[in-house]
Amino acid sequence: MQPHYSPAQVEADARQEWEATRADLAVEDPAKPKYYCLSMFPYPSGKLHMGHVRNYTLGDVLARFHRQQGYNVLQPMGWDAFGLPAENAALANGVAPAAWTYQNIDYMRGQLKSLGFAIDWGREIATCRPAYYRWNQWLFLRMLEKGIAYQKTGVVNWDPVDQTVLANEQVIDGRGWRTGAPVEKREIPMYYLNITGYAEELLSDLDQLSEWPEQVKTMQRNWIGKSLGVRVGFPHHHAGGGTLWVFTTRADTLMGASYVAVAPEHPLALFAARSNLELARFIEECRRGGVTEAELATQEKRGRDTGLSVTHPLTGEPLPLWVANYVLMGYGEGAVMAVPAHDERDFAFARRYGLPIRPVIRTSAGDATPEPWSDAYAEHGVLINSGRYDGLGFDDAVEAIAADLAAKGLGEKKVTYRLRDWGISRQRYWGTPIPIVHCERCGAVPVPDEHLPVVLPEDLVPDGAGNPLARSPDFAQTQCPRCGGLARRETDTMDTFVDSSWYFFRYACPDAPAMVDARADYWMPVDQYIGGIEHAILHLLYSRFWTKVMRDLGLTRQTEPFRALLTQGMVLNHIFFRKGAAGGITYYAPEEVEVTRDAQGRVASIRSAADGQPVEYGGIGTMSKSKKNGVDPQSLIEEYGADTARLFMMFAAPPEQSLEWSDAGVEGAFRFLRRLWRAVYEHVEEGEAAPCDTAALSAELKALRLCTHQTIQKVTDDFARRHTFNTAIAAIMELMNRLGRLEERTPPARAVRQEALEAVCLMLFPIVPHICTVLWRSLSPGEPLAARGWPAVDAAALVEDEIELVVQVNGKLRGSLRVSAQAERAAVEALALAHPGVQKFTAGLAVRKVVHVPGRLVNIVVG
RNA sequence: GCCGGGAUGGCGGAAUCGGUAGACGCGCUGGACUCAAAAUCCAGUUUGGGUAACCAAGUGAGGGUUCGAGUCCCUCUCCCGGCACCA
Repeated sequence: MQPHYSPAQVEADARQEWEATRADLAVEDPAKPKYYCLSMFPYPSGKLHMGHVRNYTLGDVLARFHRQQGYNVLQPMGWDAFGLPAENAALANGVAPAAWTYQNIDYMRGQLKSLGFAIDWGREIATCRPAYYRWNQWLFLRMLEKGIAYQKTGVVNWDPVDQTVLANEQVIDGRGWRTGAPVEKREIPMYYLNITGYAEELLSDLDQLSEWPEQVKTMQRNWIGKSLGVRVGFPHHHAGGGTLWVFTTRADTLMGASYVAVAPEHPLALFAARSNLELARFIEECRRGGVTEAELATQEKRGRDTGLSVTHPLTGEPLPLWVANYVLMGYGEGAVMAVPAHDERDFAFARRYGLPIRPVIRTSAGDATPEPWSDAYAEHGVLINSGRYDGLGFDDAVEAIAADLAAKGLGEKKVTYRLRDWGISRQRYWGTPIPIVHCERCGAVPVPDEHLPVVLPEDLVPDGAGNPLARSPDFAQTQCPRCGGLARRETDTMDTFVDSSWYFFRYACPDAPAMVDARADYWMPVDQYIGGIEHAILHLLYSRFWTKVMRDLGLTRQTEPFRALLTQGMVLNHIFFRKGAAGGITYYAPEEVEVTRDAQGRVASIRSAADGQPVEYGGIGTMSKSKKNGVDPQSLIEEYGADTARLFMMFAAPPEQSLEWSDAGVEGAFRFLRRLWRAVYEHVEEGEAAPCDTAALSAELKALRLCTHQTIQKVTDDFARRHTFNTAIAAIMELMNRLGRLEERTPPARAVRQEALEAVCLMLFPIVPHICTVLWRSLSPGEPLAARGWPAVDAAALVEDEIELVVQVNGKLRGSLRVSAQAERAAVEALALAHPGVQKFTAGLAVRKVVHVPGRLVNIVVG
């Protein structure tokens, strides 16, 4: 055995052993319990960053740990290979997205391999390959047949200079990222998936997901946003007459409605604008800006009177009809009834525009609602000023009002969801082509299954001005599958969330001639899913939806894809940027800027290292390609080895916590591995350790054995239940420190040391597999580490004769006692009262109470 | 703006069910080894007072519940994630 730890040699050596034994291969075996351990696949952005290292190390630790516990483990890897960054790279460098993506995949695969993850690489998939995305197309066609997929218009960000649709990310302060031009909202036809049809099931099935973080389930529940309310009709005689429908959860306040507001895109708004120039101008103004909810929610609430009125369904009174920028066309009916007295937003709006405020609920604030707004105004209460409904409480009032509306045909109780249908059309090149052909005669015609996949040409290079597919005759021009006439392909591609909504099925059967085969029944569901908390809603919700659709199409028995979920916190780093003259934004990597500090250590200036000009500080945020603040792990791996990188990452913080990146402490992780190596070296150099009678050990050796088995117990719990690898590592370090203080070289001491070192290697193996694999050969020659499994706790070693108790006076620590584990309660309390450190504080005072928590403390209350 | 989290020494973090705050590691200080340095090892390291024993204060801020609060409740501040076209 080498006397010194050499990571490069050790890691090459260990990997050779794993390859020779095909240790990472996953084979379906009905005789063994299966464990499908999945980390969210990466977008191939170029290089791994520390967030990936964290994610994949967590997955690998759990995969290896479960393999040691006897599970048949599947840990696959692949690439979320379609997406916007490849198009951005094309814009920046003129390289085709396909070539750029494949190159990145090759480099990043090499990085993953160098980290020693136990991945079955035979199952690798890339979503940009036709063999994968043909099934996106195939399932889309099935959804179309079942009415789950359908077409309607949607609102997008439009850059009027580049004449192109922008992603929300590409809109900065309401302007296009490249042109600096103010973006506009534009309505275009798109394909939608009816996820709202599954809203109830997506909501109620959350209750089955006992191994998901409560936090994530709460976010999903709120996102789905089920609400019970009433759909209320306001008759009118405009644009040919009709009824304007709104949804409200506060039908009890209907008698306090003082106006009705519609979205700027609402047909009645457009109708009124035809004869109202001022209104038309306002609606035009509302088109400015982006489409995100955050932007709409924070913008100033503004509106205009249409001059039209609608009829209150119960009183028959005319109510003014307003257009308001805070009403969303895509949510509900695109119209709301406004009750300024009991809704904060309506209150502010009514004050601003001088609209009436009519209190109709008696709240804890009383019967009136004077300025300023108080949250109490929104409380439920007894109805007032509401005619025949006066005196009713919330539930009774809603019932009565809904019944009266129903009698007039102007309302009904209704359940609605905040969740909106999933728009999957993207006006982009690098994605799955939507398998539709547009024919002048036949309309939108689905591509027949036998023509799938509709292959995306890989040689196009986007230039920022629209989708190159639309300008590619080879792709766009085709024949109508129905009439054979000249037709045009749909050139929109699918949202990349489609790709990631079912990739975990495909890993189970990557070469299946169908979307999935029987192997998916063996491996699914994923037993442990690991990924960033940023995916808590969208990706996870879409995957759950997709799985339910696949179930309804008879493709799987699963109703939920992920049994247990571990959401890792973000790895954060500083963000630096500079705004261009036109409003565009350029990011700088932390290593590209120089930060100077004043005498107090405060930041004095930030400048670009390249040109010396100032750069702005954007705070800290997630490591990402687009913000250029990712840290490449490569230099860390090269300098210290993969094991040190993995150990440091797991030791830095518990998985769910976000982590501001710093490499301070990497040295410490490396030093620990070096100490471990030396401890094993010194031990094995003395020859084989013979087993001994553990019942006849000295007190010191018995205490050490106790420590070993307490550590196994704690580490097992930390791995299996808590997933706190940082505390598991700390416990192992403590055991190693303890072992280092044992000087004794007698046969019993050597036996106890052998047992401890073996346990340490087995427990550390999931985290630092290379060094443990190699150390094990010397520690236990002839028996592979894999054959040993996870170390077992010896209950006999855990028995303690004496325990330590803490003594408090009035809750303050005043001393400690060592007592026999069998000591009587009264005897322990007498000892505590007699303790000299305690008597100092009890002298002359009456003991009022003694709180005794057995095995922990005695608290003496005096005074 | 809305939804979900978080805040503990100089730093990363620990304290798992309301019971010893600061485990483990980094950094720093001192010492050993060395011609010297690196590496390694040993000791110390929340703050204030004290040679020390020890005492007091202390977990973002303010209030509360309790024999006892980092942990539970209320109010607030700041930071992170998400908000449907970044993935």
